[in-house]
Amino acid sequence: MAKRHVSLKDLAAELNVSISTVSRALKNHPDISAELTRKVQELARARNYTPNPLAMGLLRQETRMIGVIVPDLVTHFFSSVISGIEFVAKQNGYYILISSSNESYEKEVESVKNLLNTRVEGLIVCLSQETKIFDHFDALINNEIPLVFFDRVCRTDEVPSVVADNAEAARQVTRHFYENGCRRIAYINGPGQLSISKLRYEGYLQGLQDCNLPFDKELVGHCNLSTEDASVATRKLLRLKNHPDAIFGINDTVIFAAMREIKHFGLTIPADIALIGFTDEFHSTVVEPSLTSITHPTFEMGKEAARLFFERIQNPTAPPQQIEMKTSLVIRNSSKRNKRFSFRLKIRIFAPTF
Amino acid sequence: MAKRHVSLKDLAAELNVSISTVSRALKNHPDISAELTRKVQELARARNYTPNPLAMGLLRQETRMIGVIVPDLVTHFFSSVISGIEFVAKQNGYYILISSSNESYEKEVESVKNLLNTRVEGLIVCLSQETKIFDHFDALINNEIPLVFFDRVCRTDEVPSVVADNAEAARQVTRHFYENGCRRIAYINGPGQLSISKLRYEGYLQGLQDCNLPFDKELVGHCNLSTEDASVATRKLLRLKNHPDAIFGINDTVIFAAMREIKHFGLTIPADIALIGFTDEFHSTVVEPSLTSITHPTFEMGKEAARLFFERIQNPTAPPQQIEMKTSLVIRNSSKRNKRFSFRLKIRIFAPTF
DNA sequence: TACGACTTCGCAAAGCTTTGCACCCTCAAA
DNA sequence: TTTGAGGGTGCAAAGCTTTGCGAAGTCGTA
Repeated sequence: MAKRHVSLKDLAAELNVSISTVSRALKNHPDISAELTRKVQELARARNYTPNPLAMGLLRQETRMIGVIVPDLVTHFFSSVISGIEFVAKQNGYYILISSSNESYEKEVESVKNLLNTRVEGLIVCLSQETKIFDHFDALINNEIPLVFFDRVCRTDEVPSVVADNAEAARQVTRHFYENGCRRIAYINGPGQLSISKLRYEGYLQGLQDCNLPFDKELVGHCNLSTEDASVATRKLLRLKNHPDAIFGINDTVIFAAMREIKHFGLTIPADIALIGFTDEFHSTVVEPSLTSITHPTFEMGKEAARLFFERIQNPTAPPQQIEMKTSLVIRNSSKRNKRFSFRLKIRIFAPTF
Repeated sequence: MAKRHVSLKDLAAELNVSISTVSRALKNHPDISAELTRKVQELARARNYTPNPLAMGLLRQETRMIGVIVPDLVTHFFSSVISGIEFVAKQNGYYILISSSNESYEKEVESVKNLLNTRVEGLIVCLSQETKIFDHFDALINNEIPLVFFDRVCRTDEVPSVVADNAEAARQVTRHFYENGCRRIAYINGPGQLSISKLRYEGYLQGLQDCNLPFDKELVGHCNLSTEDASVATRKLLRLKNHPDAIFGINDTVIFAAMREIKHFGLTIPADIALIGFTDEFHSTVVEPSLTSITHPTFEMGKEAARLFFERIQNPTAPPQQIEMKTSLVIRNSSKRNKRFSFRLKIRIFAPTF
């Protein structure tokens, strides 16, 4: 805390009145004479008085702080969601305390504990990819401490949450591949316990059905969302006797890694393998070929999560809402395979020289 | 604040002893009998007691919070630095309160004010690109409230800071271009008031001198670090009767934008124009061609900034240190122009079809 | 028996704010 | 002159923790 923040006491001493009088004068309480009120407010301004939030917190039992737990800070998706949360929090005079779990279950549990000890008023959380047990949220749920999940969620019957229309989006991706002539459509999934993994996988299966394509177990890869793991999964797909002609990735990071592997393998995108990601990061447009992707309204998602949080503060026992954010497929070059097929061979020759 | 955090009072009531006794027992004060100490600690554990940080803050005049102000949260550079800050803060039992200025001077001023009102113990700041006046830091400096700048700094004779070896890096870039046959080397700079702009520009000039290349005013572009502005600056360079054969950008974002423009223009990288960025984001490797860039030790930079901060907490009046982080040039394809010149024409034909 | 010493604990203040209640003073009316 | 009203302020508690100092109780010793 800063050296010298003036307190009501200081002002009171300087004006030779009591602390309570100063307090009342500052909020224009009718009991205080107009003359004194003016003097008090003038001095407060001059001395740059601001109420001490610690004292207020103690008194009101509120800290105006939201704890936010994310798997990491550097992924564009998370930092963007956090931006959205911060935006709404600021509007409501709240601050956010950020803690990253580093995709680790233990750190997540610890973050929950620490943030609660810090007396945040509640939590907005995106689960780590390791998290399979959810007991660490029991204390919150049972004590009606506001809690909101986003993206990777659990206990949706008790906890409000905001997610993308994951299944529908994945279904749309699959169909888009089909319409562009792809018939062996692969999917690189994330950790199985994650809600997004399950839902996008489901959508992928539905999409296959829609197109009357057979399900081939070989075409489903798995990774832990790291670049390295995604590369491994991609290579496995590429080494198949009959490699896929399209790969859908659970997120852009995975697909960027896949892109690198495919080029390395000497194959061409989209001619040999079409590619679609999920989240639509800025870099989608600068990679070559530009990446078709599902746009995730990330900033909006953060805003929604914060909105749900404040609703929860208002009414902690209302039935939990689940907000599903609409995504859309932004089609770029990595999935377009129509007239351009003729370029295929020529381009392939030069690809490795880039 | 959460519904029901148990307090010393609660424990005291349950054990029929006074609050002070409980407090002492918890810290093994010799005045308290071993027997009672045991009982108190047992109950505290059972009831999950944790000291209320608000009360402690009030008492000790410290909040264990650091305010962090960054231009934005979503740029990889900033989120990565924040990660580093958070890492060290956590080690020291501190939390960080993040506020983004959105590259706006007004918001920065406001953030400083708000964070101080929240009673953070000090600030770690990266200036907004608009900031030309620094009066809003006077209160901190005069009151010995810990303050640390990183990357974009000011008042370095009063405030500790951590920066990259900007000038040296830019100089190295220029020479590297030269060694790869480039002779008309352009530089797209950021806002003039930014320390990084000045220093990298300086380095660029030194590099030109090193190589005995003439300075050409036309070859210096300016932008406000936005993608749009960078595109405009690039187009201006491309339209020159004698366009540059190399472009160095103040950061990767700028260069990614330039890359797009150059391709759009039908020119080839690096054959027609070589490209080098600054910061070395993950995406450097997935763009085509892969981007040569100065690696910024971003996470380390955050850790250093936090370290300086805690030094400042210990000793607020020590002469301010300025840490210069070593960068290095990571050479990839966007700047390599040797044997491959022969591919130039052929590749150019296909480039637009990607 | 009485007093000093030691053990074991509680009171109260400080850090800051809000607010119900009590108090004092002035002035007017009875 | 007394009483009532009403305006203008202050006291104190509550929210939670720490800690100096004082107090109570138990023994042992003179």
